Amino acid sequence: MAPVSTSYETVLTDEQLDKWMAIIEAAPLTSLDTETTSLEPMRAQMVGISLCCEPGVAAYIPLAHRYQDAPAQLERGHVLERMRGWLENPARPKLGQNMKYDSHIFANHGIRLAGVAHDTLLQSYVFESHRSHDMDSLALRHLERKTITYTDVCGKGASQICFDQVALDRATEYAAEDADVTLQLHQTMWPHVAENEKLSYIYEKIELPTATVLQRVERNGVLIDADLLATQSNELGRRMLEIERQAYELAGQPFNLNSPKQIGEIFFDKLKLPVVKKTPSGTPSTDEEVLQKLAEDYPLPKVLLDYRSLSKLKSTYTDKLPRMVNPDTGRVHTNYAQAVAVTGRLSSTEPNLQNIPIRTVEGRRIREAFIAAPGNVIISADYSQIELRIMAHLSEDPAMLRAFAEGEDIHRATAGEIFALAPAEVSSEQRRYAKVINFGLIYGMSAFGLAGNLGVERAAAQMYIDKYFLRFVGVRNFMDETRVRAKRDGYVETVFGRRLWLPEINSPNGPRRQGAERAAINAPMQGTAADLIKLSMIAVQDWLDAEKLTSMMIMQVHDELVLEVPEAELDLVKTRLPQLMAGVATLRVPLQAEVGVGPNWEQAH
DNA sequence: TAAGTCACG
DNA sequence: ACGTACGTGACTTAT
Repeated sequence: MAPVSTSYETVLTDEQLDKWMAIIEAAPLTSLDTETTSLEPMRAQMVGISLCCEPGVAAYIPLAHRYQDAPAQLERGHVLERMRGWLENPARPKLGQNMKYDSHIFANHGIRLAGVAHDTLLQSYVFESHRSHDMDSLALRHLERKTITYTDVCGKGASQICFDQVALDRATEYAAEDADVTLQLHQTMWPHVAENEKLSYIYEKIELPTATVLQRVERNGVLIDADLLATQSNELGRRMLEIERQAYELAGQPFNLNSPKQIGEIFFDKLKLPVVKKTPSGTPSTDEEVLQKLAEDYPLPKVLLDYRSLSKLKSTYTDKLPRMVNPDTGRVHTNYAQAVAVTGRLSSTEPNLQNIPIRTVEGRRIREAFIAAPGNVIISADYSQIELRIMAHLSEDPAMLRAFAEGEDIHRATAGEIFALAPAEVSSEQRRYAKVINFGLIYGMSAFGLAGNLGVERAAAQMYIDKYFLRFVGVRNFMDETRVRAKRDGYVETVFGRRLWLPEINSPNGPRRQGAERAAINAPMQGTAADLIKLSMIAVQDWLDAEKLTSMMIMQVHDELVLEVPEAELDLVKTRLPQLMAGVATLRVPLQAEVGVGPNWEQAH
């Protein structure tokens, strides 16, 4: 439902612009939105700006619409210079939906947007992280208003047009509405956040400042050694060809090694290999676990495993990353999504820099291509055992608290408790078991899952779990209480009060409910870790600015921050970075960050 | 567009 | 008896 009356104005003259400048200069809060040529934040050019200070009354300033017989528009440079003082003034409060994006667009035109007081994307995320946060959904949910969508205006697929081709009257209906709806969404959602002290803290002290830091991290980008990756691609390609040949020979025919369907036909129809497990759709699985199992008795699965690992490295990393280099900056600029992961974590896209290989020797080499510019080094600092420390804090389990307080190896200490040994007497096998158990605890494991991971019988796994909970009663109580809480409230909280909703926690569907219970166990730990590293990012960037250092934050990988640091600042950053990360909060256990330095990301680990 | 698979914390 | 460790994003094939 549209509001009773709207007044949307297309600004085409200096007189109109002057009038709107007077309005936004005086307004306590201005809703701001940009229309652009592309969704790539680092490349998009501004096509228009919309403004709204009062529900139903908005302006669209077209700046670069270029279609046949388009009306004359105010010149973009002229308008931006006219607005620069207001845009860059931190004391003039602005509001938007995903202002990190708009900040990039302004930066693309030399404007440093300041004074972002509110962001409806982040309000929605803090209020209900598990729901959708796009403006069309928010307008339907909170305003019962159906908005004009981008697809309505520009079409989709091959026939989609660029926004600069949209007629001014239609563009105004769409763009002015966006600014208008954003202001109304703020008026509806902000009270939901403001009425709760903890949610306000998450929104104001964590999410809003994090958005500003993220925009800078994204703009900084990371330098890639494209030649090195090309060399690796060539080598991977050669090896894949050889493996392919072997696979055809073993199969007795050529087939597409990338096709699970064709692999299934060869394995289970032609060669009659046993079906180890099935996919959710009921077809026999050929995933890594299955291939490992089959490789014990047959040669082809092993060959396929090798092929898969190389193929992954080549297509997703060594081939792709060089193509993601921005020609203007010579660097790779990821996009951090701040309102996607329900737990409070960030995610990274185009490219995803949070899943660069590390677990295999082969894969690690890709990190050698993440390099520092001449005269700089890469510094990486990661939180040590952050989620287990948070579990110790939340559960107040005496044995866990003591182990961390005394700086013990936590897996060794855990094994000592389970197997009733002094830490020094724990075997490497026992430590490995304890490590798997500790990970399982963070994920809300079952005896079945633990058995699968340890490669033991379910009864044996159950025995380890029983022993664990006998020695760590605090952890057992914490998990029981968490489940009870989740069922009673429908949500659980991080240490800082971020809410993680569990819509299926009381579902009559057993598997779904149990899934929600596991998520409830995991969420406070994963979510608190996310809170902590966001606070770290804010603290580190504040410190770099205050000290006027030229070191740049260039990546965040959940428990790790990566910086590119001039050699002159190396000693200072290397000392201070882990201190800042450890000092962002005082929990019942000490926080610890470990730092590494090198010419590339691999060697900084 | 969905399914399967696999990279990370 | 059921399904079975949390949270992500990208690539490839096949429909």
